[in-house]
Amino acid sequence: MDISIFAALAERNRFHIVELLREGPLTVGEIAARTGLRQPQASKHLRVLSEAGLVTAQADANRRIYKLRPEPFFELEAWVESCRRIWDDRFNQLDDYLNRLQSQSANPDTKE
Amino acid sequence: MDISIFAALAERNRFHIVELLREGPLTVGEIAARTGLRQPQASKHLRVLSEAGLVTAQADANRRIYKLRPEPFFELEAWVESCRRIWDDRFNQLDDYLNRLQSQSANPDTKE
DNA sequence: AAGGAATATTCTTGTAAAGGAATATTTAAG
DNA sequence: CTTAAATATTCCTTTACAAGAATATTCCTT
Repeated sequence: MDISIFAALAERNRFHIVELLREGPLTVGEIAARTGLRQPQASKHLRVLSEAGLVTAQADANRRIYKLRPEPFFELEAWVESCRRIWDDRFNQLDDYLNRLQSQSANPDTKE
Repeated sequence: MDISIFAALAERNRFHIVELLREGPLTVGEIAARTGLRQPQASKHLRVLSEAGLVTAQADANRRIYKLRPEPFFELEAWVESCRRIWDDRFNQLDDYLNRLQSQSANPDTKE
């Protein structure tokens, strides 16, 4: 799991950009307008999103049309689904762990 | 979608802690040992995870046993699944967008 | 060729966050 | 009551990042 997607989405404006792009490709100008960002900041955030692999740009003369790349979302989906174990099996119960703690007290050589 | 989960997971060591906790609850000491962090840093990262709602602690005498909270993962799963539209319908194709751009050139009053 | 529109980049500054070191707190044990 | 173990907190320093302002780049139009 490449965690750079988390850093990319952790910023308010970038998350907003991603939400906008879910409805379809957009130019930098439109992204700036809809997010209320100034154009340079929009470009900078798009650069971060691009370096994290979340978006790609296609040139159209003067403009750059940005759209989402599916792959990182696939990867994230796979990861979060693999987390399902957290709540539906018994691994998150404390009983097990308390028992393990007990055994460790009995065999303290397992420490470090 | 509360994006604080992204900030919490964006940090290398915190992501590692979450991965460890997927296998079951752990004490601070064990988390520090397995991640290679010093105890105070482990506590600090656990505090961030706790404030983001990703973990909870249960006191056991001297120790604090941390475990994952399922809810934020549910929320993340729901969000990422709602992103599926990105790649399986036609909204991400450029054709539409280029057409829209054309109409805007014809009706420039739609700008701002 | 000149001017303008759309976008990207650079530089600076303010701020938040991470690590290190030291210390405080809580609890069990004697 | 004193000590030690486990954990949390504080203070300090360094670093990363986001916004603002200014400027550079690219491409169309005339």
